Amino acid sequence: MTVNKAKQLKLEKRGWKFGATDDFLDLSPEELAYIELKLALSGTLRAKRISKKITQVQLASVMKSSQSRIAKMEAGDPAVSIDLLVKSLLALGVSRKELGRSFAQQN
Amino acid sequence: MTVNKAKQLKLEKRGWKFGATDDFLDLSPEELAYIELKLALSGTLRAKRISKKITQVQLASVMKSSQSRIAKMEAGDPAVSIDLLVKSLLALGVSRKELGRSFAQQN
DNA sequence: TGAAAATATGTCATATTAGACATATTATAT
DNA sequence: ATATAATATGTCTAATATGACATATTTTCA
Repeated sequence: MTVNKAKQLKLEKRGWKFGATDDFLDLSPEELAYIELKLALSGTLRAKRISKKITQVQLASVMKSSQSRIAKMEAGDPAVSIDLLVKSLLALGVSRKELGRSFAQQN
Repeated sequence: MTVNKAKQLKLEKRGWKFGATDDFLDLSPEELAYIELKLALSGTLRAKRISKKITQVQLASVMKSSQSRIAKMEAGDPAVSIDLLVKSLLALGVSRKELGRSFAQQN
């Protein structure tokens, strides 16, 4: 099994859907970058929330969202928009600069 | 007229809606950061597209979107998601690193 | 251990964003 | 000036993301 196949399986576990072919052959570099971007943001979100010692319920409350949405974001659920991830990070007090770093960050 | 009021009027012209109060008093710093972020991305999008000498129709075609969507993105229309802006930039070949810079960029 | 808190997962109706299309407006080139 | 290409604006229906809720699972800690 290739590295890419392993990565694909990990994403599929999170709910991402791909074609039947191996190695992301059906996934363009842009599509892959987009997915990785979301995962980077979701990782940053969890890290930031934990570091602030805030529960998902508390974060949901300040954002006027719901605990389940926060959980889905942090789980890297494909049905969560970058918009909501960004709003969450801003709600946690992340600066534009930090946000930019999170965007650029590779995984 | 304050600087902020001027900024508000500019945003309202683009279709953003605010309350009746002056000076973004009804706009939290996070909300403002979110809007500015989108505008930064929309500016980067137009700049990148122009620099690539591609028309909106051409970009729409490679992205399987529509010319009107591209126009709205570049106009900073509030009814356009960050997701679509990001997808557009990636379609133009912008790297994660560049994307991060665009995110961090102040205006 | 086991109760309580936190997080994860699934589903639903409502809201928001999507591409498509028509058409208006503006820029470009001859 | 005017034809033509490019961009802007408005509005539809379909697709997707949303918060809310119920409930399952996992983590924490006495």
